[in-house]
Amino acid sequence: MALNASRQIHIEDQDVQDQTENSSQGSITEASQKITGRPRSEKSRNSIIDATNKMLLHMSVREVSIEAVAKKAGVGKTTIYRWWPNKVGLILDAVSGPMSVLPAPVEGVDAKDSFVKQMERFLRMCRGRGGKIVAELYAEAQGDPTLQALFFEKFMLHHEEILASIIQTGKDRGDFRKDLDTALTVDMIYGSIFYHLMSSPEPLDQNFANSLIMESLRILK
Amino acid sequence: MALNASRQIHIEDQDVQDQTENSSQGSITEASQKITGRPRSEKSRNSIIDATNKMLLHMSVREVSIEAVAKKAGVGKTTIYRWWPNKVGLILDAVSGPMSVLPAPVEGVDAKDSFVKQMERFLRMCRGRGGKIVAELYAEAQGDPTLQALFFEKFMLHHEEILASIIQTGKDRGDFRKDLDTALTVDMIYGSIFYHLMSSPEPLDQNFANSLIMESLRILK
Amino acid sequence: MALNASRQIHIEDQDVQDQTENSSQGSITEASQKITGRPRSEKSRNSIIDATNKMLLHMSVREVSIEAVAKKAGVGKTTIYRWWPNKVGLILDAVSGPMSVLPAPVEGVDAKDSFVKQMERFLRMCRGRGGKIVAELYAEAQGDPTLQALFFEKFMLHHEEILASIIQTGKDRGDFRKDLDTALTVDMIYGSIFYHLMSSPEPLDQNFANSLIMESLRILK
Amino acid sequence: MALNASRQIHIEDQDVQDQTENSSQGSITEASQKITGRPRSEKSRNSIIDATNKMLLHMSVREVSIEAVAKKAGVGKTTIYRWWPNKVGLILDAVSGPMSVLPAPVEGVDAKDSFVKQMERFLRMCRGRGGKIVAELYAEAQGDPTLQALFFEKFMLHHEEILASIIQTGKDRGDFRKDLDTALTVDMIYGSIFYHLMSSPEPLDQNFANSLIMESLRILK
DNA sequence: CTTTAACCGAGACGGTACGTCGTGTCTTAAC
DNA sequence: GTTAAGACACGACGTACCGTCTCGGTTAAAG
Repeated sequence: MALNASRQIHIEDQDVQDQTENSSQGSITEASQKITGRPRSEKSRNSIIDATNKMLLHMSVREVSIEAVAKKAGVGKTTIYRWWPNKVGLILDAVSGPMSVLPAPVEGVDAKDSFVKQMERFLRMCRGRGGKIVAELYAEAQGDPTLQALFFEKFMLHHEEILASIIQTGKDRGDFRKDLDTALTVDMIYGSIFYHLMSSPEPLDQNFANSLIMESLRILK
Repeated sequence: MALNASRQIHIEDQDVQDQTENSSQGSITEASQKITGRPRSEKSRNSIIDATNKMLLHMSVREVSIEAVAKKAGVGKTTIYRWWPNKVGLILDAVSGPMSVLPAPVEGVDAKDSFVKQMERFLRMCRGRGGKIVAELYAEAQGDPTLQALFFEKFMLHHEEILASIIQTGKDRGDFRKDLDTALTVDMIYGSIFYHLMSSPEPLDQNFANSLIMESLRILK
Repeated sequence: MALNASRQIHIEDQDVQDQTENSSQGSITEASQKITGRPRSEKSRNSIIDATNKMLLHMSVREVSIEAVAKKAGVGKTTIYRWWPNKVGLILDAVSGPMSVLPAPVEGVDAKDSFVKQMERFLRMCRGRGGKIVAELYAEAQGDPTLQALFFEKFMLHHEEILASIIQTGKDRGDFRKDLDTALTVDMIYGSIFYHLMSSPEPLDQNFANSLIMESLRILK
Repeated sequence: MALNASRQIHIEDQDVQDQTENSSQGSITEASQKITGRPRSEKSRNSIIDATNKMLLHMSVREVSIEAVAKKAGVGKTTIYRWWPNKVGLILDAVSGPMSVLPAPVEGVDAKDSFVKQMERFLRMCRGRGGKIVAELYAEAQGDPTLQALFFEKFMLHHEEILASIIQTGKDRGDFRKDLDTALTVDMIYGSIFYHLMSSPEPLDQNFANSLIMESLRILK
């Protein structure tokens, strides 16, 4: 599992507000946060997010520009920069809605079943345009450690945790091999998906998805 | 193995001359190519490559610019664009020298030994600044299929082939599991390395390298 | 004298409250104006004016911004815009206090004496930072006829009237030349002062002031 | 005359090339100036100057923006910033062509005649849109000493010199008063013109021009 | 020894996007 | 109804690189 100390640096230091529950305004992190001034316009936020998502449908992350988003959303550039640190930060937010990225843990009859369910959920998310966007986003986040961390936090952390927990449970129950390195196995599974996504201009095919699940099960047992 | 048809598109379509043998002049693509005019300046080529490598030591791939390389190398921008298609193409060339990227197949006493040797060689290459640069390059190549293919061709193809061949041999000889999906296993191994490199600002640690080799062997068996 | 019809357009059309008596509250334009709601905060007004004047001490009119004034004064931008039309309007008000711009006519033993007294008063005002500010304000008011008129009204009108009246009296009494074009003479005198102020980054020097008075007297004779 | 030491700071330090002879490329200030690289595009320069002048016909100096000029001229913003330090520098160049600002000294039968001819020439230049532009430019140059100096250098210096020389000659020959302060007289004349231009939204009228010449002659005699 | 043709350095060109600043307007809750 | 706070749409700023182009000037093989 790629999660390590260096990546857990304080994401909240960003001036991206806490949006863990996918709510637009974020939790009342500090209850005593005296609010003054004109409140943030929910309309603006929505049109920005919408414009971003619409643009991502027919152009790459690289090609999307803050300027174009602002224009399309009928919004001042300043308004975008007020709430997001940069393009990647914005797209991260924009796509985390439609891709419902922080799901509840899956429920399966046994570890093996849970594992397959979780894999299928993640792979479904990565099919088609969605997978390409995530991969491009991942790539775009390189070079800025803060964005790297933000991407991981928003897109991978929860998935990794769920998968790790499933594998651990399987090991405990005797469904999976006891000598398995849980963290590394998680890395190998998600790693192979991104490696595939990033190595080809084609979207993820069903074929790969099936092979991956089957091979993984063989490895785990 | 992420190699698939769509990625094998004609790399030579690029106006990058053939440099597969790592020679600077390569060419002679067409033996009957009447050559006249001033020959390419070896001095310029070297200073460009040197400048690029020096810049990569203390800045990210993203931060390097053709303009800065030209200035530092004391060379016209035109000269760079004449020989390389763009920044990624240039850096690809620049780092493939120091990283001796197209090695001969490893020789081991048995499949297991060969596998470990090959893994160690690749992981050594990915240690320190080198690994980060490769990962950044990989990321930077996203969005342009041609560059994606070029990166794969230059950096991964041969490594994948070697590893695949080792695994196949191991399967044939009975050293490794017969039901192993060779291509997928290769993907999982290299995928986990890139996933690790790209998920953390830290360079690859020895710890991860050791774990990966050990876990891989367990999987292969 | 530059005063002409086009410049006398209704200054009161501005939503700057009447401040001709230099009182801060002025108003009571209509005695029977039923006043309700929170009264204007004198404290705010003062801190705005103070902040403006303090900023003008170490930066040019151009560099002062409403935003910065609001921040420095601890006041909402709205409050400034409610009472002044824009930056020039504000600074006009701010500096007309310290520069006591609407003085009583001077009293001299004869026309010549009055003239010298009036000139000295005006030139003293233009010495040092003050003169530069007035010139910058004058410059800043260009392009917006309303501001041009406002500047003239606040800064020049009364001075022009006084000087014109002195010259006229001198002509009537035979102290000055009868064929003098009063208006033009006033223009030439004030014009030369502004020309000087605007042509050099240096403040007005005593030397120029003395020469101007002497030369003017020679012309009037 | 407002010319003083502080204003003579090295205008050539600007990266505005020498254009004293109104030629586009400037004199070969340093004959040994090794020229390399692509030469400046005369076509671009012309379209920039043209676009600027066209825009000034129907909008104020304040309203003209580098961005709009670039667009209208079909030119990159960079190209403008490469050759002119800012908007005022550009407009200064643009209007100094059409206004033929650095004329040969006038030739008159006597000092008085020369004086009238020179005044008429300057006043003709200031009539209509031209005068307003010069005044706005003068105003816009306030706040940046370098621009102040540049404006003076480009627009006033030569005119001041010519007028001063005429007056001096007149004094020498006994046509004008011997006790006249030449520099101050020049200031008063040009000052009154700018004062007039800047105090009213109207262009300079013939009436004022006539009065000024007549009154000036009275003063000089 | 000249021609020819591709090379080279320098750097200007048209563009695109950046991230920042200031404008004048607006929308809250608090007073 | 005013106030402080501050979000908003807008427009311009000046900068950084992109990849292309156009110069004058090499450099060597071919004629």
